[in-house]
Amino acid sequence: MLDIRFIRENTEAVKTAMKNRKAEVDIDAVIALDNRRREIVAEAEELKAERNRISKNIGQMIKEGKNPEEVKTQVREMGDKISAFDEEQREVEAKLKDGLLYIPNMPSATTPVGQSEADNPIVRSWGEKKRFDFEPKPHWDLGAELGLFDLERGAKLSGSGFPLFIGKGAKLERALIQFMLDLHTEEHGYTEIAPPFMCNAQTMTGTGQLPKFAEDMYCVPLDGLYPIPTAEVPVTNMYAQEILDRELPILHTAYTPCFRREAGSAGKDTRGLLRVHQFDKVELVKFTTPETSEAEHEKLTADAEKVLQKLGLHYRVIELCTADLGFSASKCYDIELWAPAQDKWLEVSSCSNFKDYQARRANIRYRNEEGKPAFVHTLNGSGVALPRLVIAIMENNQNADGSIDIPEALQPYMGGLQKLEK
RNA sequence: GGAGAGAUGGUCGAGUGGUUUAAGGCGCCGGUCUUGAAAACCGGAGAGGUGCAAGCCUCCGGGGGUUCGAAUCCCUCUCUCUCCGCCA
Repeated sequence: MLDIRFIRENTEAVKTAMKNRKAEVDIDAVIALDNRRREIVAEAEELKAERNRISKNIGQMIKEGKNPEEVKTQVREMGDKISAFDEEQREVEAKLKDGLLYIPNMPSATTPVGQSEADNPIVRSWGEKKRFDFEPKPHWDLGAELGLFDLERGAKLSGSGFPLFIGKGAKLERALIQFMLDLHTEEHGYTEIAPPFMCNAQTMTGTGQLPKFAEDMYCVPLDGLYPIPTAEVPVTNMYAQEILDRELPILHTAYTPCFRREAGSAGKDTRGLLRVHQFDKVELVKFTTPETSEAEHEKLTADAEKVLQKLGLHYRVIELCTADLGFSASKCYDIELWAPAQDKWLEVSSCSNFKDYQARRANIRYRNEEGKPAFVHTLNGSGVALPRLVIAIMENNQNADGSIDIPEALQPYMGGLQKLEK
């Protein structure tokens, strides 16, 4: 959420930012609501101050044995006026809040302005494309042949997009999760969190999933709960409504399954594990001061990259331009893995700096150097998401005989196994 | 699922309709004293909104009601704790 005062004082900058984002929001309508709100507040407060004064006098009159009935009637009439103001104030504030919840974050000053994802600049790349002296097979063929997963049976249980892993395939999931959690906790200084996998509407609003993106999520209406689309949701909101007394930055990592309806992407990347409704992910979340968030964003991205370097996978980092930036993000790097059989780059991580946008929605504060409460900056990134990581490992490490080499760093987590084979 | 108890500031905790302008303790910050510290003593300090400011308004778990006036009385919801039942 943007600060209404910021919008009021920087109206043209906000409008330009929204245009660069290609976001259709009515900034003038929000400002008009704010103006009305302030008018109401001024009038209502004047009345309330007078009522408080007179009510005190009534107590005094009773003590002195005077009859207060005439004054009571007068104050009762004031009370009716105040009630009317209060009611209108509630209505206007609800509309204003709702309007603000639909306005995306301001892109950072360094975010490139662009028209589409084609304008996302490549920041850097690591490793190089592997050469094959045979035609590399797609992961869905390899997985079926080696018995690592059974997508048909997953679909039987839940529908397409709910993968079912078997044997060494299931163990590979578990090994990758543990490998990444160990890396981030032992070498990068994150504290591991095991959060709830379902959250309520308020929590979903705090990080920006609600109200605008309700159709992207699953929902359990009977209990008002949503299966989380990412660990970002519970881990960021764990400090909602709090003033943090702790030293910043706070670094958390969490493994969770993620549930996404993928509405609007029907028919796109449907084969194999490319785009699924349920997947595993290890997430990185940071809470920082405004002074350090940009540096922490670079470090967080590097922490995610480290996973891929240790696994020896060719990747590149791109920066999202204004047109492609996520709703709540101010600045974002995507990390993409090369998948040879797809002949494509696959996104495995989005590392975002949200500045104080989520903190304002979720009301997460710290005490600044003056001891005054101020909003923290929140950041997060996948460290990393599993399905496409598994795709890259399978397709890059395949051999002519259909076996797959397990990356050295992962072997201890696979009980010393070096190869996936029949 | 049933029965009961509770929710007050950073924390503990007092407060049954009008000097509550939320006492007091602990913790925190500043000062005096001290070589320095501790102790003692003195002082300071909540959050949000509005306003150029002085100030004013709101906030005692959330919401609603009674009243001239609510932390206090009534209704309702949420959460926590205790006991019982069921259960991996």
